[in-house]
Amino acid sequence: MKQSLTPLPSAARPPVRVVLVEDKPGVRDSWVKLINSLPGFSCIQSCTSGEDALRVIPPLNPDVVLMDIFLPRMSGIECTARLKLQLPKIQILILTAVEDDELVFMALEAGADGYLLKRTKPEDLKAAMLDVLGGGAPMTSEIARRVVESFRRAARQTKSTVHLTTREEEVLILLSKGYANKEIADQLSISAETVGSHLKHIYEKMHVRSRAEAVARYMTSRA
Amino acid sequence: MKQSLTPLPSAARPPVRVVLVEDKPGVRDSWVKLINSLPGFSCIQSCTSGEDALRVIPPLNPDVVLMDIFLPRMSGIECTARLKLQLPKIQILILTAVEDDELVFMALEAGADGYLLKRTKPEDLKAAMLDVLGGGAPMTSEIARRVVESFRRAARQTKSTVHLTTREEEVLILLSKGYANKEIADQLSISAETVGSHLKHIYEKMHVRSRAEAVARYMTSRA
DNA sequence: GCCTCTATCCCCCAAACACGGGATGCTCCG
DNA sequence: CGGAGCATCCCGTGTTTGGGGGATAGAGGC
Repeated sequence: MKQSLTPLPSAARPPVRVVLVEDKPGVRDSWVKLINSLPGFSCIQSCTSGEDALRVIPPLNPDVVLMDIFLPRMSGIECTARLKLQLPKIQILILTAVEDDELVFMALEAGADGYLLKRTKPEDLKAAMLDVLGGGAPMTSEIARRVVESFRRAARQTKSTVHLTTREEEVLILLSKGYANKEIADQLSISAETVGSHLKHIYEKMHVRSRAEAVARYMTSRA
Repeated sequence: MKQSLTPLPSAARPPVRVVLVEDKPGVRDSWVKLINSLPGFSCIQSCTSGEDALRVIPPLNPDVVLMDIFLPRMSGIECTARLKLQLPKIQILILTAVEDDELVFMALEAGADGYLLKRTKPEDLKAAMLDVLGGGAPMTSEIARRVVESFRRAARQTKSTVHLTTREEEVLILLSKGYANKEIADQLSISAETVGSHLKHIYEKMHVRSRAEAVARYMTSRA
């Protein structure tokens, strides 16, 4: 992920105020040290739990929150979602050792602004924090690729359609409006049995067993 | 019309073979020069149109394609989609002056692997090409952010307009997967009658008369 | 304590549906 | 011409559903 403009943190301007959320004491301490060692950055607080974070972060209103995912009781994802509710403009970077697609997506959905791996090098962490402050969405190349692919998948299923005849498609459209067979029959001026027949074929082609499933499929495959 | 360029005399490993697709001669020439000036990269061909690209790129099978979006007749997006059909593994970077959300998304859906702005600095272009070859999805910070936001928008919005209880929503979700009452009952470990009961309430709240209609409503209300 | 909301379970019955068989035309294509 | 594909109709059987009518029990607000 590239970053563009990045105002150099000079001694003149106040440091970027960072809060860390991480439950393991050892890890927390070393991250605090690392952050404070970055010129222009100051770790003004560290939280040991999601509850703690929700309590102390809003009044502090820091520039960036570095959030671990695995926290006791409330996950970092949950915590992210809640923080974003209160402070929509706060920048939250997920910082975790685990690179799991589901977690990444859940975190992004929850409102995380970036997703970094803990093995990220100090200079990359710094770059990522500047990036996120500049409106970027920093993440590793692999994660970016997966997000894009997921994005693509979501968009593509949109088009994957089985070949239905025009009549079948008409029936399916009316089906998806919630009409009963008889109503569909009336609207198409055919008999209810014929509608049933078309339905049978539609079910076969779409590999579904009920009108509800057919509707669901039809709707997602063209959202 | 196209122009062939001699590959750079390389060091140990062969240079990255790049093909440029760009219709404007002036822009094209300067990009060719730029690419060839990057150590380890060679612009082995440049195409002036999508049709041209579809003809010459498959046999060449380059490492990276740099694609302009605005091409006469066939857009760079269309061209990207077709190239990806033939050469799924080819890496295509969209390189354009215009930073339009719709275009970005269309390009990514079409299979583009990255999206760069023309004002990208030479070293960033180089980094992006290496990134994409390494499995990344290079794009500018702002674009990454928008992709993530779009991703978020698409994924979120599980909330419906009507207030359903959590149980009701669970039932509705399973309903929209096409399950029968009994199956839903099994999955929720409740009785089929209870499912029917929830369904009745859902129908009342959503003002529908059938599961198909409920599913249709549910799906559209979160598109 | 009372009341509302929620979730759970139950009964009944007419109507709708799923799904297995067909059958008849009609058109298009090789 | 023969066949494939489509749309239309029919029948029969067993299952599912929608829409009535309740009842009970817990949680939470007032």
